Amino acid sequence: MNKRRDRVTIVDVAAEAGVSFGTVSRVINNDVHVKPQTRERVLETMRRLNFVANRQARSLAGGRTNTIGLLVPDLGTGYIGEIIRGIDTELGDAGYDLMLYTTHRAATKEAGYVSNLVQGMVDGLILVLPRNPSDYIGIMTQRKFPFVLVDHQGTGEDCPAIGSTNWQGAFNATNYLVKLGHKRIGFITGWLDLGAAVDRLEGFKAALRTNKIPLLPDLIYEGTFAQLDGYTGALRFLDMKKPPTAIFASNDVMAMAAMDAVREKGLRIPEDISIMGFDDIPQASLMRPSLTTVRQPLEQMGRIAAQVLFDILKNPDHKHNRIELPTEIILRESTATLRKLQEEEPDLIRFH
Amino acid sequence: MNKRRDRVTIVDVAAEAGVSFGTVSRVINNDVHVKPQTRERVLETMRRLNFVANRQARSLAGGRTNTIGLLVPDLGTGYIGEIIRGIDTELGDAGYDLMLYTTHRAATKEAGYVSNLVQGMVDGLILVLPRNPSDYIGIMTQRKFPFVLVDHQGTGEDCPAIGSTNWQGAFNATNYLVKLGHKRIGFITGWLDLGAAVDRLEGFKAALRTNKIPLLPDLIYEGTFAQLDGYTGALRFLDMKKPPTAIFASNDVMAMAAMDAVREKGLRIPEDISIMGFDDIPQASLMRPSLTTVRQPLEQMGRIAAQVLFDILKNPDHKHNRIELPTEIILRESTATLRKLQEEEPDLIRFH
DNA sequence: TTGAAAGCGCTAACAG
DNA sequence: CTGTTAGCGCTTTCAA
Repeated sequence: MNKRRDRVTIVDVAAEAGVSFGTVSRVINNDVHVKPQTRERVLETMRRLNFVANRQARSLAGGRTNTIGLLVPDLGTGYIGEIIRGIDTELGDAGYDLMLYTTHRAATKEAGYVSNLVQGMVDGLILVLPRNPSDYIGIMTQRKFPFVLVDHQGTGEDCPAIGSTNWQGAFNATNYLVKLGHKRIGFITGWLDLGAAVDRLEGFKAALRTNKIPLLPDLIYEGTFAQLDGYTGALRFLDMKKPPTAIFASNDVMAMAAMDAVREKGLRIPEDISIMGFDDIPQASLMRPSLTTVRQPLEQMGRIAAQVLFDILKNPDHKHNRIELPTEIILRESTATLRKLQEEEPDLIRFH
Repeated sequence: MNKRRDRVTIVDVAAEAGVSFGTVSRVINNDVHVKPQTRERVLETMRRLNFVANRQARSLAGGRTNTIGLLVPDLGTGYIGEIIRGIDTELGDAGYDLMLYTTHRAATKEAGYVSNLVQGMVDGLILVLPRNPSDYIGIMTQRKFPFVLVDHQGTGEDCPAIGSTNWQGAFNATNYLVKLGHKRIGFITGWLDLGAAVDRLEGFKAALRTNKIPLLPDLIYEGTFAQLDGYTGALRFLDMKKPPTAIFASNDVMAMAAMDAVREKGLRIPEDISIMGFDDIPQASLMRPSLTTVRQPLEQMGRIAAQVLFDILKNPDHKHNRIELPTEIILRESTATLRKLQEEEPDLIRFH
């Protein structure tokens, strides 16, 4: 590797600036114990020599890496992309670099992955939608390693996390559907291992209760947030003798798939059946009819996650709990007032 | 740092296995000079002790960082996400880490950014859709720094790059529209500073020529790949006395926006007007009507970019040129055969 | 086939 | 305020 040849190290800088390399190290780390004049001279030399501190060496020696790790399940839906955008913005402003890891990539040794990172590769970790966070959380809390969870509903542990008001969002959305006149609402759940999915389901149920609408088990389809579930779930509903007049999916991806199913059955949205999503991913506004949905402030969640991490970095002993950002219903074209006919003669509509 | 306490190192493994730590290192690196029996014993010990090699130490000692940098303009459209997915897969398999940089983040000092990375932060760089690559390419080629461009049509320089057959894709797509009977086709270009955009335009023109269809300047709208351009461009076309019967947008995002414009005018897709996109981003198949488009193998482009980078890393002197992956037309619902009526009485259709 | 020794570039005490 | 001295955990010669 001839790289070694032309790489400038703190030793080079020290020699050039006429100081010991220890002093150079201090300058790099913004140590106060450096005469301003000396510091300036060193900085100037670094600039002139085009010096860049070696990451691995720094972390090996036990210092800061100025890098934070981001663990995401994948980059598929744009959902994650929004969150990353927020994180990225904050990190950039703060002068941190971003190391991206998709857990998909190391599915088997996920935990080992984390423990590796925890060993100094990065200064902190942001875990987006962690699948089985209890594995990590143990290690990290124990080692007092800075981390923040994004969009994960605590499994009981009490740790820094950013989420949104899933329960309230689902509650409000359901209420809205009821106000439109819908009484038979089919609900497609997310992956119930995730707290967020459970909360959405509970919000839905609570709203029915509040409105004194009976909860029919047949009108709840258990999905996993995956596209196919939206499709299958919707078909299940539509094949009932008395199908629902509205379908509320636990995320936009499933809602979109549900729309497909509805259309295949020859029904119109929203005239014959209303569709409600959750998340407000970028596509939601682009499709036709555009999707009425519960908006999670994804980008903002990312930003705040980063901010919280910075705060932990600064005050390790400060207590950080879960932060919930408000969700918001975004009215679009996929929902509409229930029509009388629709209520009474579902079959007529079915084959209009 | 009490981390030190419970960390397992090669020294620990060596002690446990009764060998020198040099031997353990050899095992880690799959060095042939280890007696199978010894290797097995060491491996067993590593497993038992839950040993994980320290990345930073390895790279510090080896002069490599085992990290590659990825520079992307943003994470907005899912377009980039697909490419990253491909890159990420390969990197993971090869044991590399991914450092993600969005140029948006440091718009002003883009070039400085790169030169920073080039100095040892990463072993190589993948630049996706670089905006003004000539700035970097100079530095990098000069320093013989490993890099690969993705989806950038050379600005004359001869360097490792992955792209797709933009010209051919546009040519074929146009031909297809012509075969459907369309003779008046509106074309919305991409940002013509990008070679890919130019190639698509040229492919379109060539197809018209081949089919002896006159090229009307009014039927070419100069866009920038941004959503709004699709909308504006389509409106421009639709307001003509004799509007086109098909619109071919240089990317899917613009095509989707064009669909909106078309619908706002009260026209149906594809009955009244056909829409063709380019890229095949994930959304293309999700919208209704689903979008007929020219597929770029984005994920594969990412994979190959990584592979090429690895090859450069291994054989720095090997010559690497641009690789073009084939595009492919994906037939969906947004295009259809031209109807006689549509051809002759555009106004009638306009207000059906 | 294995062991020993010399760093990789930097941080973090510890002296002065 | 600054220099010196140990390592951090591993790869790589160089001997044996």
